[in-house]
Amino acid sequence: MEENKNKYCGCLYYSASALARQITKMADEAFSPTGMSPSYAFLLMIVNEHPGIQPGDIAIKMQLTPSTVTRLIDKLEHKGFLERTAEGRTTRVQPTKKSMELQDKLVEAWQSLYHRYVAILGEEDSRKLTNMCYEAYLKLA
Amino acid sequence: MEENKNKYCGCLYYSASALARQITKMADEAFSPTGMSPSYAFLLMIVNEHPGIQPGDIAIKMQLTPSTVTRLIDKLEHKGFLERTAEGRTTRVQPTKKSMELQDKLVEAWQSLYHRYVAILGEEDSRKLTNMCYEAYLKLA
DNA sequence: TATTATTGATTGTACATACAAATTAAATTT
DNA sequence: AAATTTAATTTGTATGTACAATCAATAATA
Repeated sequence: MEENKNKYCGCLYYSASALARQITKMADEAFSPTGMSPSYAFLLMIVNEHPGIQPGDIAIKMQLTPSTVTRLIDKLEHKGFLERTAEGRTTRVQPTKKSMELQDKLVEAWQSLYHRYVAILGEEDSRKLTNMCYEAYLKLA
Repeated sequence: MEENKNKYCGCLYYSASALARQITKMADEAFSPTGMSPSYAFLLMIVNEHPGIQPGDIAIKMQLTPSTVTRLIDKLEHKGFLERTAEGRTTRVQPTKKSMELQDKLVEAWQSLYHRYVAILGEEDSRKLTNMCYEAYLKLA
């Protein structure tokens, strides 16, 4: 084993990616009691709160590509959490009973994720970091 | 189209992932003149600078899983940029001439990535954000 | 009204990444 | 020295994400 210091951590691509992988892992764990991985959980929460929302709007809310959202909806529909109804060229996505019954658990898991990282990073630093990431994202997008 | 404000941007998982996807896209563009995507480029730079380095140490430097590093090396070896030599239970990774000839271009692309995001975020903010991401990563890991 | 352009959504395909299991080799213990 | 444990790496498999191309429906224009 050699020294593990490296000169790459001064690169935003490098640091931001590492952080994202780490927090994703944490989110996976936090959401695992719901049987959902984080992206699916977020999508479900959004649809539960906005029944009839269109895929394109979900994509905007989630900051994901429409094609990605299609894939997520595909799987959730197949598992019986969502239903699509075609309306001209647009699509409306509706939650099923199964999905709405899961809502509380989803929100709970989301909160548990929050508590986990706040316990490690501190409330103030978490808030600051989250904001900076989001602001930077907006500027770069 | 509905309002695109959302309540999720206060979540670190959400913001950090969004940022990572964005900066990754930027990195893809910056490295594209080298014919490499960023991960491969970083790996190559590391091997060029540390000929004979072991996969496990690359994983540490890159903050990636050993299995991921194996996959990256596989492809780079197949394309003739690297060579593996088995040494007991360890493996040594050597750059080929082809890889070393690419080094300048890789470094150049890396710098161009830096300039790109600094142009948008500013030097000071970039530095701060990068540090905060890295610090948070270390704490969460 | 017929043609063209735009928009929303989906599909084919590809990539980066990881986990868990398997393999191999070295180190430790008995 | 044989048996067991540990360590380094690789494989099988799965996931999340995106790009480019396509399809379908509406809007704009000639």
